[in-house]
Amino acid sequence: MATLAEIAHRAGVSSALVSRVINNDGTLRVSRKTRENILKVAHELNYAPNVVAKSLRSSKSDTIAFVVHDAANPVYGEILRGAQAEAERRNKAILLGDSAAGNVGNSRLAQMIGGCGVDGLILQAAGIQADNLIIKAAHQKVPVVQLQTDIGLGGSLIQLPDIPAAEMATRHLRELGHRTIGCLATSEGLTFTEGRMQGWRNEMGAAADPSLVAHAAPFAAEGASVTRELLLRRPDITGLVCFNVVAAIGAMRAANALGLDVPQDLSIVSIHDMKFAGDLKVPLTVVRMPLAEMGRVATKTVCIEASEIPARITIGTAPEFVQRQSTAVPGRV
Amino acid sequence: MATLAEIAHRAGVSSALVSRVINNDGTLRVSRKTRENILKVAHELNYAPNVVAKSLRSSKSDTIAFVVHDAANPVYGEILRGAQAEAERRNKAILLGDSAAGNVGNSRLAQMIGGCGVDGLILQAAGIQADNLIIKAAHQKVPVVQLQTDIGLGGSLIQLPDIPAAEMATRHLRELGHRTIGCLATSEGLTFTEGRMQGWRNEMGAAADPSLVAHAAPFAAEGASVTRELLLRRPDITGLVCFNVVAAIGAMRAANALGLDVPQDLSIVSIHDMKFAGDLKVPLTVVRMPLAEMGRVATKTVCIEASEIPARITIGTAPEFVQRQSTAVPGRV
DNA sequence: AAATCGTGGTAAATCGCTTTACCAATCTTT
DNA sequence: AAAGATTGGTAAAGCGATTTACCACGATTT
Repeated sequence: MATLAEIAHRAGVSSALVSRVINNDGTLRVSRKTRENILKVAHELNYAPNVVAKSLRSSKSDTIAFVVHDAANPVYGEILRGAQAEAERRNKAILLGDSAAGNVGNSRLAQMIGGCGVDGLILQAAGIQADNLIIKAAHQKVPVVQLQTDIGLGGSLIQLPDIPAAEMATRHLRELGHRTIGCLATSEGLTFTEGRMQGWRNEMGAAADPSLVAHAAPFAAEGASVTRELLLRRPDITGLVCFNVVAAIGAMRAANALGLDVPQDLSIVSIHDMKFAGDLKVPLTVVRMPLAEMGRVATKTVCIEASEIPARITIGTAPEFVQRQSTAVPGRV
Repeated sequence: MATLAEIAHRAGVSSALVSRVINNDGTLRVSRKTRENILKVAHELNYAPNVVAKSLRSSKSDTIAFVVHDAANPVYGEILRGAQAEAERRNKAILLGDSAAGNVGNSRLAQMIGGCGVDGLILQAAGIQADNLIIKAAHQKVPVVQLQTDIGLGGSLIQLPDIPAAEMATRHLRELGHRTIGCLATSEGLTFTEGRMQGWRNEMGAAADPSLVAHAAPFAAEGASVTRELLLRRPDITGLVCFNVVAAIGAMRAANALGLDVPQDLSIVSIHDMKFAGDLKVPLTVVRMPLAEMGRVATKTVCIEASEIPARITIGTAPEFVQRQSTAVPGRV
């Protein structure tokens, strides 16, 4: 591969000059002839600058790491799309990590995070162990943006409008006439779980009985088993608010397995929309969150000066209610 | 951040020695005391090697680029998972690119591909223009593995068992008694499209009428509109083989919109399984392809010596038939 | 006593690019 | 004609890690 030095040699000038011409150094005075010759030789040699050398020199890699704990979850996919789009705009590359896919801590990605290979880290951490090596690697070495939940890494925390979204979902069921409304929450202790539970409680008021709440990680199988237990424990539940759309699909499976019709016997509303949510057996009523925007904001935030990163950002865009067919007036009373 | 030189200084030795100790240079003779002291200082300073400097020196980045043309398609997600897992095993990082998300060619990713920033490129190219800059960037600069379709980049081409899969899907419908079987293919000219069409033809024999074939890019909306036209043109079709599961969902929408019941009036079988395919309005019968394995093989291939990359690999694992409820004996004749 | 050997290291070049400081000509000004 | 300004460049020092070649010194051998 062609290098600056090689171009310099062929053009009969110094490599410093080549560099300054190619990078359009404004302070440089150079004759038209020399400049054009340099550019011609560079073109002939099909020159492309060595990004590694540039990075070493400039101490920045124009790369940011995006780590999620389950890349297969469509919710994270949507966030990633937003992050990707913004990265494109800012001319950054995205290094992808899946913390569920094994020991991220020992991986090449961790080496890069700890070793000046990335300029920032966006972390969707639900499920990541706090003692994970990647976290140590990141600790104070690189600007960090945490999505949705704070695991104490410092850096910024970006949140969705969790409380309004859960309120919106719950209110919808109440307006339909439901009174005993279950809450299929995400894992306990996560920042967004707490926010959404707050929203559910806000709407439920005195009816917010803790026995109506169950926690499930965002997998269909777990959503199903947890919902099953919840419905067996509280057979009086007629409506269910799910904090994750994948878990909601599990909830539908569980309801069906128990012989319940959705929405006749059980209304289900979920937070987060998903592609094909409208093609499901029972098209799912959801509260859509501004996921792509969250991704965009995450990239934007991690790219600004580390010293100026705000401690906490809540995405301003309001959640959007999408009525489909998994909710209806309660059929059994 | 700590550097070798800093450790060397504090330990009172040369940085060469520090490097050799830390990297366990076998040819090095060093006293126990010195070695232990160096390691102690390195640990105290929380040393992590600068990956950029290492890359510059060694001319390898331990990073591979994975470019798909629509990261939102679950099919590609599955391939990515496999690629990711294998990358993890080999201690490589994955740089993600979405060629549909804009002009990849001008992006940072392209700079990295063209400028020694990645050790290899895995390209899922359906839809990428051949004149895209990323392709120029990659041209002869980096080992390339093309997935599923050959766009003439050189390098290796990895294929799925396309012919058997399409045969399997078509045969299933024929065994149910269908005779007029449509073919909702993917875009014309792509290597895997040709393979699957071959499979369909093999099973259809003399009944393989070209007017039974329609082409759609792998998006639900396009699958729907193309299917609509196909069904209007050939209302005698009772079974449909789809080459992509996302297009198949579109096909179901189109059938419903035309007042057709699936599978009563139209049986649909698709190539590629998908999460939640069983939760759809009509659970989709599919032929599952070894997608994750393809991803793994792609990573493996791109990591071996460029000179040894085989021109063509077909994944050996047989496709797997998954019976669900979108296919049945023909109801109308 | 001279030659040899093993021990425990070090100096310096290199990867490719950027950037600061500096400089030799040539041209203008007074 | 001497001083100053402008034009058109260059030399060299890094960025941080690796690696080859080499070396000083004490111990052993001849």
